[in-house]
Amino acid sequence: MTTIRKRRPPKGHVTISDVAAEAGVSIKTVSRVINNEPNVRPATAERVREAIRQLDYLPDPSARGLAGQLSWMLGLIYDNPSPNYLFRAITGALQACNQAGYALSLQAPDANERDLATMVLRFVAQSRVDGLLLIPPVGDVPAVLDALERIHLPYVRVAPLDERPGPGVCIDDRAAASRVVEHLIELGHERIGFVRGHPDHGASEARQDGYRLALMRHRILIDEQLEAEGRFDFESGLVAGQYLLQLDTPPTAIFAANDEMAAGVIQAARQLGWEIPAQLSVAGFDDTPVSRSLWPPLTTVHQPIRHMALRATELLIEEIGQRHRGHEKPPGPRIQVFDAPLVVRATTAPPSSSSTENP
Amino acid sequence: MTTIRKRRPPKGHVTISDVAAEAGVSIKTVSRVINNEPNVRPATAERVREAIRQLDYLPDPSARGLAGQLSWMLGLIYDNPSPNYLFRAITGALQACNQAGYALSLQAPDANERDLATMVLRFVAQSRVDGLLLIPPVGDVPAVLDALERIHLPYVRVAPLDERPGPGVCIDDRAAASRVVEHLIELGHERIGFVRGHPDHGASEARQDGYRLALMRHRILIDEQLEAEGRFDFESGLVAGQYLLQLDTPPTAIFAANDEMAAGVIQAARQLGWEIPAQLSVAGFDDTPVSRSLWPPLTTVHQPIRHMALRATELLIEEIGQRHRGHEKPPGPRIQVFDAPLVVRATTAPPSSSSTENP
DNA sequence: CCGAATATTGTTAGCGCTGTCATTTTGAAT
DNA sequence: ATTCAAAATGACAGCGCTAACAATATTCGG
Repeated sequence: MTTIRKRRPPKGHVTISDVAAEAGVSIKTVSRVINNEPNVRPATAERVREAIRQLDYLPDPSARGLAGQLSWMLGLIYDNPSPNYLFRAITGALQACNQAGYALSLQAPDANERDLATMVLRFVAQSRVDGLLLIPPVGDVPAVLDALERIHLPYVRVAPLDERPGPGVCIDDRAAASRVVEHLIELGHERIGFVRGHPDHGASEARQDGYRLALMRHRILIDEQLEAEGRFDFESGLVAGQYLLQLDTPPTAIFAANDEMAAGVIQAARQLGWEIPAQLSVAGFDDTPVSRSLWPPLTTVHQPIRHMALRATELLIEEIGQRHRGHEKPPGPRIQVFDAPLVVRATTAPPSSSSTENP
Repeated sequence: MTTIRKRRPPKGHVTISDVAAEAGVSIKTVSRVINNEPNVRPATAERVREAIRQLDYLPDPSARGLAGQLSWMLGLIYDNPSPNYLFRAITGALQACNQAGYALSLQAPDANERDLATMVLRFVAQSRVDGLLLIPPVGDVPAVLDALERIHLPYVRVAPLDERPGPGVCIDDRAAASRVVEHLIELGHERIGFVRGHPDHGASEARQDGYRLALMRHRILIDEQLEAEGRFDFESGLVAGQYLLQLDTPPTAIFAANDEMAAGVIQAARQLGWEIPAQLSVAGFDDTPVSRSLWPPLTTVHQPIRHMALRATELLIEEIGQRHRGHEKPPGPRIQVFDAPLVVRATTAPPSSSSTENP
């Protein structure tokens, strides 16, 4: 036995040397075991693991970060998401992080932050994260992506909207939106209104495409009058609803590009005295808790955001591992597409027989 | 000039030596400037700061963490909050962190986590945070608090409910709840129902106290039949509402201990055909976005959660600073109480003259 | 059973910073 | 000027870990 117990018995906190002493190996071997490096005899590894358990050892991330190149810390960047979206994303990300021994650090631009890319760069430099999770719409800002590629930092995008290569997770917004509209058409609706999302969110466009596509497939003429502006919030849904319902020939159904706006539409309808779903069907998108706090409960599309974020985090960790091991360009784009099922609740029904028409 | 430029000109990243060389001082002096230590000549400090600006230097938190005792990282621990609550808390915390150059790391117990205190301890050991922000109801778990005190880690509680010393921020739940009930009484209500919050959240009790206190102050008899169980979620609000409205003599107003449950009560009322606020007044607590997505918009109490979290974070950073400088026990309990104003919207109105009574 | 190839383990030098303590400089009082 | 405490600055040893390389053990072909 060549190892010498040079350190005091584990006092304030246990270090790698304590473990090495306990297991009767060198600190490097302990390090190997911690990092799952090859070429450790199984018996040795087990002895080390036992010592780790015995001493309740946890490696110091600062020391690891300083010595190696990994900080064991991931960053999650968001900007103006809905609280629910963020919450679910964080929950998923955290789950994956815990699994892999990573910590999760958050960052969001200040309200008065001018340049997102600069902020991201500063955050990365300051916190030394190993990779970034980009929550929409941050993942759709080319300047940010370019900056990250320039400094060579792995990132994964949640719900990206362009075709840029690189790992990401998403749902097929277009297909899901089509499904909603087809559901309405099957119920017998022909005049179907649409409330667009925020123009900066790429999802807005995809959902609008889906809306139009479904109409076209069923030979229903697209009427731009029936497509109202929106910004993904309750207010704008309210305004859009008021606009649509006061058209000369109002729609019998309205599909809002997210739940918040659908809630706004419902409120508009109620203010104008429309019965839902008897006189107007409404559908949303996202399946946020709002959709169940509404009356009647909202027909919507469920986005598995937690799962998506979890998978995104796993992809990110994989990517970090690969880069760390020197494999520069990992195989292909690696986009994972998730199912986004339609959830039919109580705001959609066949149109009333009496043709509703405003004076 | 004794300093020697021994390092390559700032390449991959700038270190303290680069700054020292640029400013023509020793690295220790740069360190002093970074850490606002005393005994640096203003002119020298300025020269160093200029070099820092020039080279765009940011200290490496890993190295700082390893060498010093501070990791420049705060932890935020939550468990089952409402997404909105968490969102606002994070926003506030992040703002304070950015101000002070701290990073924010999140942690939440897994769904199947048995022992919160153990989890917290593990998190702390693993991430080496300098202090913890405890989001309710985590700050009300004595085991967690005890554990943190044992390992001597600073923490600040947001909305704590007991009288334990130590820094925290809170609102006066009881007074705010009283204000709601008094508002209802002023409108002319006498039979006022209450939906309790989750029994584990201490706020539940405080709000119930406030409810009862207001009644007592106005010589209204407390009727335990009018106090329904709840768990702070929509479901339980729905059930509670159904229960209350189907009493032989139902209340003319219902105060739910948070907005989600108020939404549930409103849905229950609607299912049973009650008009709001004509036949039933409803009030909530928290002023979450839900309260504005409801129709009619909800009368509620606004909790300045973002501000509270911001202030809590500042307190935490202060505390960390003081401990670091050796002042063991900082002055007093340092609890900051925030105003929680009543927001009267459209779900409260005078009771209808016709006494509503179920068959 | 020998030597080379391979698998396993150990040694040592930092990573970038802060703490400690030594050294130099400054400035006010002789 | 001279003295000397106080202020300002610097030298240097780690913090706990990993990377690179060195050293040793093990295995295998003949």
